[in-house]
Amino acid sequence: MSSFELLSANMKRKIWEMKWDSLTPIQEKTIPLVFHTQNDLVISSGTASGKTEAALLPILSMVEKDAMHALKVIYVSPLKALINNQFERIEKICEHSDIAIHRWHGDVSQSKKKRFLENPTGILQITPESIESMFVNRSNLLRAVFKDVDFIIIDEIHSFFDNARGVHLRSLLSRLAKYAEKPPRQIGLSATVDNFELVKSWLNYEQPDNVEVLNIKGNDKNLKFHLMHVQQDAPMLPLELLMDLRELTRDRKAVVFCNNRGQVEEVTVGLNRLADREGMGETYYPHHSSIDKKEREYVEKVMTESTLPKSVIATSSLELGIDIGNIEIVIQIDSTFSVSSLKQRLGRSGRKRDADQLLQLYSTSEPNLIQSLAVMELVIENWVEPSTGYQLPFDVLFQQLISICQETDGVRYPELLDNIRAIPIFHSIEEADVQNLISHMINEDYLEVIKGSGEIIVGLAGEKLLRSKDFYAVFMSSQEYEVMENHKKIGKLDQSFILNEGDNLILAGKLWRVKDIDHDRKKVYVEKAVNGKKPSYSGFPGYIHPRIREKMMEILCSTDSFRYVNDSAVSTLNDERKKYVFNEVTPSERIIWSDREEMIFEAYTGTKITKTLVWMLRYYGVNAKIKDSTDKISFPHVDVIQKIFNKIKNKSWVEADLVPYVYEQEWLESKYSKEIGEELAIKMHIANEFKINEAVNFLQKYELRIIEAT
DNA sequence: GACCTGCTGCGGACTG
Repeated sequence: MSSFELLSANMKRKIWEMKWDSLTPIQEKTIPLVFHTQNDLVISSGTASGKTEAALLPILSMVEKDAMHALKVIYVSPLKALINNQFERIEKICEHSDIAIHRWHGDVSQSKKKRFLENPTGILQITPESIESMFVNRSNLLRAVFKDVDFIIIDEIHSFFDNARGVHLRSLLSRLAKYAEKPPRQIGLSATVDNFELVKSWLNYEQPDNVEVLNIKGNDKNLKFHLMHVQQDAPMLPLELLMDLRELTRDRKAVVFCNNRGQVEEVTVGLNRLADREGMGETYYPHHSSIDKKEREYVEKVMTESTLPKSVIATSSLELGIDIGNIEIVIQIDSTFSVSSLKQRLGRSGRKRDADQLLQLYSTSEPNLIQSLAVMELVIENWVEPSTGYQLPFDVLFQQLISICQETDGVRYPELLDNIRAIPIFHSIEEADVQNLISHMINEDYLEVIKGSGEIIVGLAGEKLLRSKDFYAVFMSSQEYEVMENHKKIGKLDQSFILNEGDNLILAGKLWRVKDIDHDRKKVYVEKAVNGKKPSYSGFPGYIHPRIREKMMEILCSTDSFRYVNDSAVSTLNDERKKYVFNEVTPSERIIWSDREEMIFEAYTGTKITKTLVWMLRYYGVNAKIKDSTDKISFPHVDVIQKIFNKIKNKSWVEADLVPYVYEQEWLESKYSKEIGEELAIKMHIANEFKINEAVNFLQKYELRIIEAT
């Protein structure tokens, strides 16, 4: 029987009505697996390949009869905007089958939530944080709601693999499965995945072999790409770059990705000025997390509905699958920090059938040119950073312990331990450390032991966390000032971006003058202005994978040319290569550039290995620090540096050796890292930040060479 | 020298 024939009459009818010529390859493959196996699935394929329908058509065919009376499917999404996007799509599919679809996230009204709880049926679309809120606030209803769930669909599942939020979701789904009469089958929808082992055990730790990963790479789209280097010598972006951007986007719908929010503002205003000179109306729209939600939704709507060549300038806020219509070209200003990010952004274009994928890269500095080339070459090689998971998640466990004590309304110590043991995502945490954490939490009043019964409940300090709306998410968020024009919200500014009355700034692509600042309420009142400077926001610098830095060194040591770059890129690359060519450096070497005062070690490896090398050097008394954006290590001139690196290479390190050499601001920080106690915080740092074996391997693999300045 | 994600319940005023 064909995949189509397997579907229910209602689903077939819907497919006819939608006038599909055929099912997509991923749908052909998925449908029989849903019907004929009991496997969990990860469906991985490109944008617009019909993944959502691949999962939903067979699932709804199977559950449609029972879905009138009970909740059968949970759809988990990392974004509220995706829930809203998908709601309409799913509603369409369900048109003939009367399956109810319920949205549950922070913007959904209490009355709708109540109505769902009174009659939980059909499909529930929800975020991880809202599942948490059900455990905290509706614990008496959990069985009634979840008992008949057969399927859990996790959209954009790759966004959960390597972070605390993913651990949080896993923990919630394990807790939820307890309330279902039989364990629900899980279906993940994903962009390209690597590291199948991790993916399988992430989805089903007890039976990873029960997970099938469908990875359809088949992208028959033709990718056309070009890199333009324009050296930036001033704080402002070069006019030449803006004019080229204007040229490229005059007749096309584009997404322009920037690496920070301030640059989004600068580029939007710059491009609108150029368009204005040509007598065009508003053509460029900014999109990032510090622009008010209403404004962002408006931009998404304009991009989806407009047939005119309008463009959106964005940060990674538009990296996941929020609908912005058919994009003809993707533009990236300065290199992304990962290959997977560039791939993901690339996937935003060419949704139209038979359309090519177009990509324009710009670089504005020498190191960025090299990194842009390295990342692009790795895309061409079809390499992507493998998932690594989130190690020793004591911070999430801390939050989940409070949540479990709330859910159970008091639980005896052995049962609490059983509860934790039943959550596989915490398997890497030793029993003794679970006990350490619970004792610590009791000592600090996050938990409390009731005299007599011995039951553990949420303590006073825990109540304080639990009763704040900040409890539900496990990731950190920064304090920002709200920017208002009278009563209208414009967006937000970072606390560290200090302004005074009368100062001018750009926000949401418009120019403002500060009228008044209310520090108590954290509000900035503004009025329209004719000029302004771009805002800056503070954030953690992230990690770069070793392979990208290795590729950069390979490019610097080679004489290969790249056919997709402009003349300025060629000459800049040649200049950058000179000192390596002159010294006949090979990619199997790493250079320590030396003058009388200072040495600069170009490790050209990943961020975590570089940091570990810094801590190792400090152990031997070398006052090392990371110098700049290329992860170079600098330290005062040391005559015997080769000997020290030999010692590092040959020492049998234990983790405790390095702990005293981690400076205050270098410790891993997460939402609850301050609350879990010093001992566990150090363990978390060690597990996530120390790369001792990798650093030693690095020193064994590469030959270090000192080159004296001439 | 990054980026992004999420969010309750309750009391009180007001509207139809």
